[in-house]
Amino acid sequence: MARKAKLKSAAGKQKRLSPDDRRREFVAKATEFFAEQGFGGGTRDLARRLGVTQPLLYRYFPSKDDLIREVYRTVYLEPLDTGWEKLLTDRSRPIRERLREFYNAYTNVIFSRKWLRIYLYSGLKGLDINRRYVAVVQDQILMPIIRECRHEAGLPAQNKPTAAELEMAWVFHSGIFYYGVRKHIYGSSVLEDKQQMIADALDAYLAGFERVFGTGVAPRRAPVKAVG
Amino acid sequence: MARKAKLKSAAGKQKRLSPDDRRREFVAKATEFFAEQGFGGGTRDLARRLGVTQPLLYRYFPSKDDLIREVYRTVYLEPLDTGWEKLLTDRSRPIRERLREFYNAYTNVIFSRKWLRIYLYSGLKGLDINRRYVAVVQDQILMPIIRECRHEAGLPAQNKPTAAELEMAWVFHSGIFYYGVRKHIYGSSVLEDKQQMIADALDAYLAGFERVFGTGVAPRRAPVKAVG
DNA sequence: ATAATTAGTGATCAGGCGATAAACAATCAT
DNA sequence: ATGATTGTTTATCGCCTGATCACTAATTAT
Repeated sequence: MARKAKLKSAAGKQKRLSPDDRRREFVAKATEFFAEQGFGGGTRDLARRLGVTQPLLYRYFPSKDDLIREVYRTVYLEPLDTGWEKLLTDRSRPIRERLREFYNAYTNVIFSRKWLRIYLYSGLKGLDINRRYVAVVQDQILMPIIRECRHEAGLPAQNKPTAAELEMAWVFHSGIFYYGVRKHIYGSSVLEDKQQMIADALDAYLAGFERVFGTGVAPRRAPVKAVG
Repeated sequence: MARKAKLKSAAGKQKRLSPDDRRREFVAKATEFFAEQGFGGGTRDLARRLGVTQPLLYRYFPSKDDLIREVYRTVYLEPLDTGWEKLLTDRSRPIRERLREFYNAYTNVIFSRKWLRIYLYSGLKGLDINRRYVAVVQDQILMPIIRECRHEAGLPAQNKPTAAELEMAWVFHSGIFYYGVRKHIYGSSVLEDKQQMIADALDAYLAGFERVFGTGVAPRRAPVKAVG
């Protein structure tokens, strides 16, 4: 219903937005609201923030849960289809440069109080959408990275990375991710220069990959003695 | 009031626990409850879980908030006074071994669904206790680690690590931390062998520290070009 | 045994919650 | 201009929440 965008009163002072735009506006502000308050935040407070009365929300969304679902949808899907895999696998450029550029771009998208809080809340709820996002990160980011690292290290190409390779990529990725959490959620004072943080973390990861999985004669994987 | 432990009916079937023990039992079960439900969980549900009626909670705790505070207190303080700093700075043992042992012990404490969820919830609330915990991690764990790494790399000892050193330690630490989050909260399938994950992450960190901050003639800190 | 004290319960209150229905206001089609 | 349609508000419902009070049951002290 009401699908076509009505170009009415394009120049006049618009008191009313088009229904779709209004809806989008509600979702956007609801996202900010729930990011701060958590999804336990009340519909009355949300409506006050929107400058409308509470029952109006129920003309645009059948229930609070539906509104919340829409918030998830937009927050999660917005930043996802950006063709990052291509950037990562462009072997005409050095791997360090590709990875730096990727993580700078990626963190530009997810390092916001809003995004990170919604993400953490949904994770604590155990939502499917969160699991799916984690799977996307693993398949479209970490696995390509590992493939490139194997290539770089002169290791034979394999479709499936080993569990240990995957884990090390996760630790690296999570370390960068948590920089955002510390900055935007905990309010910690972090290294101001995000690019340097990424570059250093990357150097450690690449050095670690080489040392742990690489072909060099130098100390490969050190034996893991049971300690403690 | 009622401070002295009453050794009554030591052998008999005890229907009632001592007040202090009962209180502790309440806090313990409330911790599990809030860890799952979040702190929005209702006092009635909690009471049902405890096998008592809801008003009884208010005999032991003035308000729900007080109970929650006590939950935080026990969860945060329990694992903290374990003299980890000494373990980290014992230079009679190789640094790899010390760090492995430390992180195995540390993760044994914090890698539980209960602890991690309470931690994340309190972080989202922006609670002071969370900030204090972060400060403790930085002062009593990361800074000693950096000091040891500087020593190991033959760098001059400094009281204060640089911001970049600190950041790299945080990224490494957070990466390990997030292994627990992925396993116990997201329910992801992680590398089963926690010790190997720690050992590999450690190798990467140590290699990265050497490469980025070390004294070697080999490529030190690569220049960070602005990308993207 | 009896009185005093403590532990626990049932009933209930005021307030906030999500959601609904009916009335009013603004816009659109004709 | 008029009627239909859509957007918004006022008033309200039933339910659940944290918290309180008066009361009963169990324990302790004398």
